Amino acid sequence: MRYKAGYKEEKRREILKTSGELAKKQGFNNTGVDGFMHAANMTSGAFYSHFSSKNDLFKALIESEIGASIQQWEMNPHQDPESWLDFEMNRYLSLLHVQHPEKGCVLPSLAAEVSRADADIKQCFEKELQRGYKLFAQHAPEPDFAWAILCQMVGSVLLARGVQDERLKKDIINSSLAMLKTLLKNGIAK
Amino acid sequence: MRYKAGYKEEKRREILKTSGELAKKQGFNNTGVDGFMHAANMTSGAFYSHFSSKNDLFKALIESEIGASIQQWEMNPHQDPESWLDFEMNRYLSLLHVQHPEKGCVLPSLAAEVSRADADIKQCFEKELQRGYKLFAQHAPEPDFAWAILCQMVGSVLLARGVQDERLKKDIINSSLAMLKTLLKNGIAK
DNA sequence: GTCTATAATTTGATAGAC
DNA sequence: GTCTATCAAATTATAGAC
Repeated sequence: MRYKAGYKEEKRREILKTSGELAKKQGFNNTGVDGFMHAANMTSGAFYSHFSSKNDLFKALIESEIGASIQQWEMNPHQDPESWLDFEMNRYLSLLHVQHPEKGCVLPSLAAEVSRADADIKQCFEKELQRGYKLFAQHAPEPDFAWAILCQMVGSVLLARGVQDERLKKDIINSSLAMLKTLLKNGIAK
Repeated sequence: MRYKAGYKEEKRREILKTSGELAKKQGFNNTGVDGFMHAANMTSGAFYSHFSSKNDLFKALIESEIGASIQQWEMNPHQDPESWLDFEMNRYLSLLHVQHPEKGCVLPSLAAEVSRADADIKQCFEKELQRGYKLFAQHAPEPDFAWAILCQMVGSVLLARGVQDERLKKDIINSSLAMLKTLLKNGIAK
């Protein structure tokens, strides 16, 4: 055997990482197998020894990318729910996140493509998204609004990325930040 | 002249309408010129007598689609801000909207593709989006949160479309509806 | 104004050498 | 496991007939 054990797994993770960045930046469907492999310093022929099809890569990408977001959320240093959420909101609703899709959350970038993908991929997306939701429901001060808060963050980054003016990008994310903070400060008296 | 005056403009609007539905349903980049023209009962050769390029169609599509959403918002029958917003939230955050992207708002469907498009298209998107924002800022009870409310609605439909389970789709949009209504009921005491 | 035909690329995927 | 070479299909766009 000319390659070490574990080499293939390592290479696969490498492809997933560079492909994830590329897909978030320029879209999954807009990027060819050639493009993904080029980003991993390989040629397209080698692709199919790691994935059975381009669709297979998409599924693996959704899984690993949402997994990466969840890992970040799990490393949130704060204990009390208020501070925990405040930390995540500020990280997510930032100009840095808006301007660097390749390093950010997969949801604003690829959720629309997931909604058009086959049942297998949507299933995978749903499973991983539920994991993320549970983390928010456990740590956020108001579990009933965990989905709403996630939606708010995702939608804000999505729209802010679509506009050109930097001032407007800031206005959009700051409006969302202000609304979420107002909601939480008021104690969410239903 | 074998064709009536105004025939071309009419045909162009027809192409925009069917192309808009198709693009919202299956993505703009995923659809070929052939596909768009087939939906309008024409062949791809005729496309270029209406648009200079596929990119030109995208720009026209963004303009007409956001314009169509704004028209809907302008036809909201309610006068007082509270009822006006309540009406729009219920329309937007509905299972019907989640399940029929081809008939719905363009933002959850195509905003990610806009964020990857050229400056010309983003400019057009920004201009139209600002018009929509102003309508919300004028009619919604809290202008400072107009962007936040738009982001909330867009993000909710986006994520709800990505998951498979209908119960979960409902949970997502209902969480957002509940959060927005709580916020407004509490008088938005900042 | 729309058609058919076609040019030039790009795409997802396979085969075989090393 | 990765490479080069290659294929069949699909893509954007143009040309010329009606």
